[in-house]
Amino acid sequence: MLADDHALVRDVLRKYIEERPGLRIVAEASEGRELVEAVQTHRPDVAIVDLWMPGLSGADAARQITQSGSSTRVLILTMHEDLVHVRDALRAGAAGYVVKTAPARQLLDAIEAVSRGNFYVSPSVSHHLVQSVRAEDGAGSTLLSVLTPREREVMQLIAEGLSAKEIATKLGVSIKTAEAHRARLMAKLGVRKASLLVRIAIREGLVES
Amino acid sequence: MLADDHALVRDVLRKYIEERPGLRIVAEASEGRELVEAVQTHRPDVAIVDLWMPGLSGADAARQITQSGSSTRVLILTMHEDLVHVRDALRAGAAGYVVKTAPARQLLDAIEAVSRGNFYVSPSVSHHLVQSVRAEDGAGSTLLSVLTPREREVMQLIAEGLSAKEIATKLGVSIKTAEAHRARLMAKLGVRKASLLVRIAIREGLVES
DNA sequence: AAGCGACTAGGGGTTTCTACCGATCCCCGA
DNA sequence: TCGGGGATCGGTAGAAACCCCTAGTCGCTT
Repeated sequence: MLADDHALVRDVLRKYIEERPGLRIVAEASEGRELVEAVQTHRPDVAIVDLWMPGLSGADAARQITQSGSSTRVLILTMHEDLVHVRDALRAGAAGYVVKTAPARQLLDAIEAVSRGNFYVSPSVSHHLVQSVRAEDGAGSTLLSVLTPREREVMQLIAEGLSAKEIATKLGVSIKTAEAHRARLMAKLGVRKASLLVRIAIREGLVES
Repeated sequence: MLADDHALVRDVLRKYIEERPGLRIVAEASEGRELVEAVQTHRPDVAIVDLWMPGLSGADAARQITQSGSSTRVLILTMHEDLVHVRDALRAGAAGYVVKTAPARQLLDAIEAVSRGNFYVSPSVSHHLVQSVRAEDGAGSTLLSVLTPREREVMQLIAEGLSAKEIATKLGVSIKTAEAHRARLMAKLGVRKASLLVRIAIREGLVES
């Protein structure tokens, strides 16, 4: 299945993928939560997921999918080449990571690889990945790592300009819960205004500027 | 011809477009200057250009192409739905503007339109365009120019996380005045939440992320 | 002189945010 | 088994944001 908030991209990707014998798109999603639901109902072999999606980031979506015990393999397709995103995605359980600067052929290779149970990372980023693993000694964590997945989710929605009520509706919880998440994550980040969260979210790559 | 820094996107777009009889991709570019050169050597009817390109932005490239007297029509294809980018692109001489959230079919419509000498803008953004023209007074270039100096000042302070009261104190005016400025600039920008102002301010370079 | 736009200021209203307090449920690790 | 933390809700209440209105002064243009 395909998950990307850009319908146009989904359309052309679907055409491209379905040209291949043996590959078929069984579902699409334009948004994180939609993706998680679709995975449960359609049970695709592979989910091609854009890292940047409104509401729920691709990495958090990947986390939910893999932790739900689903057999669906998550293949991240994104424009972000920096290893922060790569590491987040892989740590969240993604089986593949393909950057959009790569030739399209690579996407097919990646689909092939992850559907067989292997892992695939675009050569251009795997190079950085090796260096980062080598340079690391355990400490490596972003500011956002102190947040729970749910809090990151809420933070992303706040940064997108949604109110507590809108977040509650989107997540299917009560307003008080959304407010509780917001209050906790703001306390953790030492911030007293939602508008400052936006800047942090942009700086951390949680949303686009 | 196609210009996008993501090879994968170019690949699938080319496949999609070349499926149509009568459409053929004669050249590709992954970067702004490459695009400008390729237009001069290949003289395509239409250049599909991503707004986001290293080196030379799509809008600047469009400006160079149209001002060089070339007959090539520039069709912007981008993820940016905000009118800032739309206005920049159109002012730079682009004949079309299609957002990636639109269905792929729309790209073909746009190619058809601009190759006939017409203009095409995705319905979802043309809506904003009308509002902006209404709020505008003619001279304006960037988004910030529709704002008065005082409004820009207030906007910057909002983006830095100050409340209306703090802004009032800093500027030496009453809270009501600060609120009035804020309300007017938000109306001009078509924004209903201060948190969204932060993103615009960062994007426009008014504050740092 | 008249009109317009920017800047200033205020009244009065609803909604949302922010910060407290409390609670239950469930999962996971010690 | 017992704790702890995460997620879920509820109440209260002040602060701030947001909305709609009027209105004065100033400077510039028509």
